[in-house]
Amino acid sequence: METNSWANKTFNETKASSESLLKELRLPTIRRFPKYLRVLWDLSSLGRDFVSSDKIANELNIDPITVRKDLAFTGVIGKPRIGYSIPLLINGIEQLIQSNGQTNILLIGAGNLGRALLGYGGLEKHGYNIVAAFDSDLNKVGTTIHNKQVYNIEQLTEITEKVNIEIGVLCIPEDVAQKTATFLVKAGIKAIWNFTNTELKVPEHVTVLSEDLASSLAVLSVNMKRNSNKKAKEE
Amino acid sequence: METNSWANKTFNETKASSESLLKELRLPTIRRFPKYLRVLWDLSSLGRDFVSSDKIANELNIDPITVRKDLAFTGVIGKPRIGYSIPLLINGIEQLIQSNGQTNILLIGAGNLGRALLGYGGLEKHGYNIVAAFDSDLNKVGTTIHNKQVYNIEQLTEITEKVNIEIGVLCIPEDVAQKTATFLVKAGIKAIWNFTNTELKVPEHVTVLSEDLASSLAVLSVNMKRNSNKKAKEE
DNA sequence: TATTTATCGATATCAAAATATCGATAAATA
DNA sequence: TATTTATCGATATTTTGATATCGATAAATA
Ligand SMILES: NC(=O)c1ccc[n+]([C@@H]2O[C@H](COP(=O)([O-])OP(=O)(O)OC[C@H]3O[C@@H](n4cnc5c(N)ncnc54)[C@H](O)[C@@H]3O)[C@@H](O)[C@H]2O)c1
Ligand SMILES: NC(=O)c1ccc[n+]([C@@H]2O[C@H](COP(=O)([O-])OP(=O)(O)OC[C@H]3O[C@@H](n4cnc5c(N)ncnc54)[C@H](O)[C@@H]3O)[C@@H](O)[C@H]2O)c1
Repeated sequence: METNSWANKTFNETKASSESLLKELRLPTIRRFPKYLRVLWDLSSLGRDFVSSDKIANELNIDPITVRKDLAFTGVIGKPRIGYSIPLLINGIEQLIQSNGQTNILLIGAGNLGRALLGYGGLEKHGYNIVAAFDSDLNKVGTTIHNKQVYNIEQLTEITEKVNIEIGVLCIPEDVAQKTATFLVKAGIKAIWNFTNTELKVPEHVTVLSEDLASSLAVLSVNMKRNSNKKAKEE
Repeated sequence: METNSWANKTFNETKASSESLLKELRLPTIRRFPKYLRVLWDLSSLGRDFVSSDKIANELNIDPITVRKDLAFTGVIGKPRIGYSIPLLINGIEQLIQSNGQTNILLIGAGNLGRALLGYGGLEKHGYNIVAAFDSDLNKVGTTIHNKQVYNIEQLTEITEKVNIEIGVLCIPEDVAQKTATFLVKAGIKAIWNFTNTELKVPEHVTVLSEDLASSLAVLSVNMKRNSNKKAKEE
């Protein structure tokens, strides 16, 4: 066995196995990666070069063991008493969770929610770029919202033919959700970020992720009840 | 042992133990409850009285065993070959996840996201009522957005003194998030629904739930990558 | 230079969640 | 009325995720 077990993996080895690492990644880990990134960005902008798992864990209120296990997927080797190289971690995480550099998005439905997302800077920071918006309402077509052009939904394929689009965001009424999803699939979109409360039926090669604010509120409600029960018992 | 093991629990027994049931509820189960509700509401509006776990599972693309286990928490007893009573299930789930009938919410920050939430009907359906909005921008104060009045943040306690408010929604810039959260806690709010990417520090008796769109996008990205890897291998 | 200590990472344990198995049952059907 | 069958719910198994333990190590300190 190797005597120096600490740094016996080369950078190339870890890169080579990136596909299998991707397979091993678990959902909770993936969810935490953007949180790590935000902490790392902050520290980096403060001029720091290294960070310990304890520091990250404290910032995010999670267990340092969890942090170390998650970070292991990046292939970055931490140093005792020093921690991890911040730039390497940032790079490693971005490699794992980003499709490739910048991801192009089309937004369908420039209504209440759509407008909010068009104005949300948080997506760009993480490498997502909303290329354009689409709406069926002719009053909206031709206008600009937060510097993004609103097109007629019929013009969508014109754009997907020119620009490589990966994700379509559905911010439209429920009753047209399935129809529109099918249309997006035909236009060659690879993934759908679904804000409607419809269970979409799409071919296997298309990835769907649905948001559900009601689920969040349910969790909040139950936690709140538990908290007040606890409080009541203490008194 | 009882011979008729099928319906040997009375309604009152299940009600009496509701507090301990609450304790046993797991997060994934809570998350699924609103989804069950939507399916049940739909079926109910179609005039149906009973539904099987298989039917619900199919609608939501989950396992029927999971559905049965989740529904067991409501105390509703299903009948072989018939399924569960839809009205009883609706009632049972609502009992478990709602604080008490209607939950009052205050929204802080009537910007892009705040406006969208003010116009979102989905919350009311699930028993949540946004009572009013608050903003520091005097141009917004005094206006009405989606029939909700926008107040100056300083007027917040006036309202919390009159109406029982349980939840505050934070849709404000990050740099004022902690300050505002602390203010909400002082005003007696029990829970914070946090849309900023700040880890809030609040007293133990206050419940926080944070949304993170970047986490969702990370999951979407990774799933998309996996899907295309899979596709590539098949070819 | 020797010792101390913060930190990592491997391995082990514990807890939670998903999935499988199967007998019980009551409605439907023969 | 007897048989078949859809469905439930209890229990068991497997998988996943969180947490604990601890030796290895290299920087800091004595
Ligand atoms: N508003 C929120 O905060 C919020 C939050 C979570 C989820 N949602 C969900 O997002 C969806 C949109 O909500 P909203 O509040 O923005 O509604 P909205 O009515 O304000 O916006 C819907 C937009 O979609 C457009 N549209 C309708 N049919 C279309 C079609 N076939 N093709 C393209 N565009 C079309 C409309 O013209 C409109 O501009 C809904 O399904 C809602 O449940 C909204
Ligand atoms: N826009 C989105 O789709 C979106 C999505 C997810 C999360 N978020 C987060 O939600 C928050 C708000 O985003 P936004 O896009 O709506 O920003 P925004 O700038 O459009 O809105 C912020 C609003 O908060 C008000 N405000 C500022 N300081 C305040 C204070 N001290 N008290 C009360 N009100 C105050 C501002 O006047 C403004 O109206 C941000 O933290 C953002 O990261 C936004």
